[in-house]
Amino acid sequence: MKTGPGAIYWHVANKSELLVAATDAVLADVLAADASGETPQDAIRTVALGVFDAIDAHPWIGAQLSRLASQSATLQIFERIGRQVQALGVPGAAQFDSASALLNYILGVGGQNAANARAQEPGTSRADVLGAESALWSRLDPDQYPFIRGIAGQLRDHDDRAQFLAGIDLILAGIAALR
Amino acid sequence: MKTGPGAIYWHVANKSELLVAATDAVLADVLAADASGETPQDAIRTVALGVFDAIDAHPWIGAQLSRLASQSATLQIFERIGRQVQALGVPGAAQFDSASALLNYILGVGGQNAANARAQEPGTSRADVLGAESALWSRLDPDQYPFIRGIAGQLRDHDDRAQFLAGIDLILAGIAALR
DNA sequence: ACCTGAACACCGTTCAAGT
DNA sequence: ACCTGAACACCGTTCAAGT
Repeated sequence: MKTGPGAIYWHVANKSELLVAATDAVLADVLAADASGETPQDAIRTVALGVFDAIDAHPWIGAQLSRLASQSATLQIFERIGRQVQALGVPGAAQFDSASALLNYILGVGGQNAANARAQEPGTSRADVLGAESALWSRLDPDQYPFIRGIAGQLRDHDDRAQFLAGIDLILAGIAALR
Repeated sequence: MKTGPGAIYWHVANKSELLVAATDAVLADVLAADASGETPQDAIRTVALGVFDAIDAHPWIGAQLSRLASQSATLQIFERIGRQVQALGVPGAAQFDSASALLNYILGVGGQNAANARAQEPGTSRADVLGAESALWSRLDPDQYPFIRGIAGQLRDHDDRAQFLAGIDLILAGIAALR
């Protein structure tokens, strides 16, 4: 298949519209899974990891998801999270804040992963990046950066996905605690 | 003052390096405030809001902060949060996850605010955007989007900064609960 | 109705020439 | 040592002409 660069402009108004459509298509799978058998917490973890994995596979999605307004995928994710927050018994006034915190965290991590993927030159693996960063951290001034130096070792075999989930669990624990 | 476009390239290697330097300069103020009189929770809230406000004033910072590796401002923010997490008595293994969750949330919201600011055409106020979004939300299909329709009204006089802080408080509550 | 491909605008970057 | 400004590369978009 081969066309001129102008051909797509018959079908979409601009690149952004194209990305919105492509993002919705990719996330349709994630959103297709039904949550009926799960606890609210597990349902939230499932959507969160689904979005995380989708961005991992297609980093350009990460940059795209921030536009709540135009992006129907984001609306659907927010709706799903919101319902689970309701199911957790969070009182009315706090539901919006709780669902937003979860959505912001999910999209925020996604956006950063996307930025990292963009910044990474081709041929570098995640392990390379972590190794380099870990080396950098352990060379920091111990007086200025005691905390970061202390965790530099943990960075080398670090699991991004597990840490993402740990953050979700912290927010869920916070929701449970404040209820 | 007037120069040719090539003049800056004597001083910096590329645009990214320029943005890193500018970001560090802007955040120097935020990081200058000392946290000695505050509780760990308040110290975390102070840094978080400082970063939030800095991005609000200079949206381009938001897009910049994701690069943990090269950005010394991000390292300093992470260090400061990490120390407060230690001060909260979080056990060693969980310190990295807790500090990361806070940092990811702060940078994530910042990045999204930056994207929103970029997407917004000049002359539109935040109130305009919220009004439009609120109108859109209240026109959604009640069967598909019951949760979002339910909160559409709350969106019109919505305080981004307060909601950001509510998210920080949820994570702090989660940290306290899991300890 | 849909595609082609030359052309334009915009922006980050280079570089030979200037002071 | 530092600035100038023409020129290049890259990429999103337009549009008159084709089928």
